Amino acid sequence: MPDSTEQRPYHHGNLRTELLNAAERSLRAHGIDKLSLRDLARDIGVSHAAPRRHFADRRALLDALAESGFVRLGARLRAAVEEIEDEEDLPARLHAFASAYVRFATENAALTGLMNSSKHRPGATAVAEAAAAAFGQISDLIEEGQARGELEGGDPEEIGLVIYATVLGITSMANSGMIEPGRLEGLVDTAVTQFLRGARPAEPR
Amino acid sequence: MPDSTEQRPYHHGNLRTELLNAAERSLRAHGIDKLSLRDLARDIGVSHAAPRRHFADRRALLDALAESGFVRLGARLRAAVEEIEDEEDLPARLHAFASAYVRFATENAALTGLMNSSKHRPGATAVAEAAAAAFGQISDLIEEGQARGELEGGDPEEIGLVIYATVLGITSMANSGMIEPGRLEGLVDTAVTQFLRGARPAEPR
DNA sequence: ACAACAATGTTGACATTGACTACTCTCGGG
DNA sequence: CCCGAGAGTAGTCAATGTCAACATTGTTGT
Repeated sequence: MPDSTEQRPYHHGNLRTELLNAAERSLRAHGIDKLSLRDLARDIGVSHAAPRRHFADRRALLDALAESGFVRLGARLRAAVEEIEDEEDLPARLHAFASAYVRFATENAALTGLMNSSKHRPGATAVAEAAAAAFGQISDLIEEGQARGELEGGDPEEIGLVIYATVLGITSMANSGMIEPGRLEGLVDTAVTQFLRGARPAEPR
Repeated sequence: MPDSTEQRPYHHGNLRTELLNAAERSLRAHGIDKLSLRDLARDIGVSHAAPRRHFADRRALLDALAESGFVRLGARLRAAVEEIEDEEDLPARLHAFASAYVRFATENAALTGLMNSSKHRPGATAVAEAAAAAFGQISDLIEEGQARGELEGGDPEEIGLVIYATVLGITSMANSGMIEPGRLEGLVDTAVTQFLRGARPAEPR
């Protein structure tokens, strides 16, 4: 409750961070088109032009938001995979990866939409890099599986891409309302199972 | 080149259709955030408030655009599948389906983005229905395959959903610049092949 | 034929927004 | 100590979506 006598210091201190926080709240609450720079400034209690010192552009703010999203997503994915104790249990790890992605994407629907829709424009390499780092993990999983002979050969990145795309598509459909949230778990299960069946070496003997 | 003396009739005649056309051109040329109702009105040569008679809302215009997109996509998919003469050649038909989707989605990147991002809000069932009709075709394919014993059992809709999601994800990644267009074909191939391998009956003998 | 009436366009207005410029304030290093 | 750069402020502008009041046209019942 900001008292009228309370005088806030002229310099906010860490406006940039707080802008990002407020932006994410607004994103979650009202969706992306209602996210307004002036609104954020009002929420925080600074002048309407203050954000400009930290983000040249509305787009720049959104890009930063997307980048931070990818970083956090990457961390969540990594954590989920490593939570499976048995390093050799590829199915479990794959499943954990996919589940973690779906959870993140549904819990942060609007943010995920932003992340996937922000093309990396010339110069905005940061977003692309963060994205690559997040999904690159799955290539490693594939590679390990191939090394142990559990998976058929083939370009690990290509196969990883396909898996990633599947999970991406599932959440995209869920977030756009084409499928009900209740079906998500089953769908992920089907997708992972299906993939593993298709990727197993030809003649198990 | 509208002559100043040329008097256009007070009533445009089919403004709604022309608005949709202009909107799609603008979408393709400048992306979705730069699509402005006033701009469209200017392009067509009508007053800035005229569009309101046909679309209550900017969002309504976009929804109509998305719906029309789904209808056309559905037609393209159907045509692509039926172009494969042999009705029993499931792999070919699946591949045709996926390829057609990818082509449409890359040729109409912005429109596809719009189509996938527009949640069906309460009352806007038209978009959802058009979408369902478009992707529903794949369930039929699966069902036929299962009936002929070429595919393992399982809920056809669920499996169709997974395939659709994969293709959706691939194009989404392509359109957001995460993967280069040149890799698209290979990726689709990998995805379809992988799926078919995973879906084949357990013991081929 | 013609008078209502609905549909479609037009004009003018308003609040909101992103962006720009010119200005102040504050703090830390020479 | 001072002074310059970083950070915030106030004011302005053009553009936009939305709305209301009005004008014009097409249609329909009698």
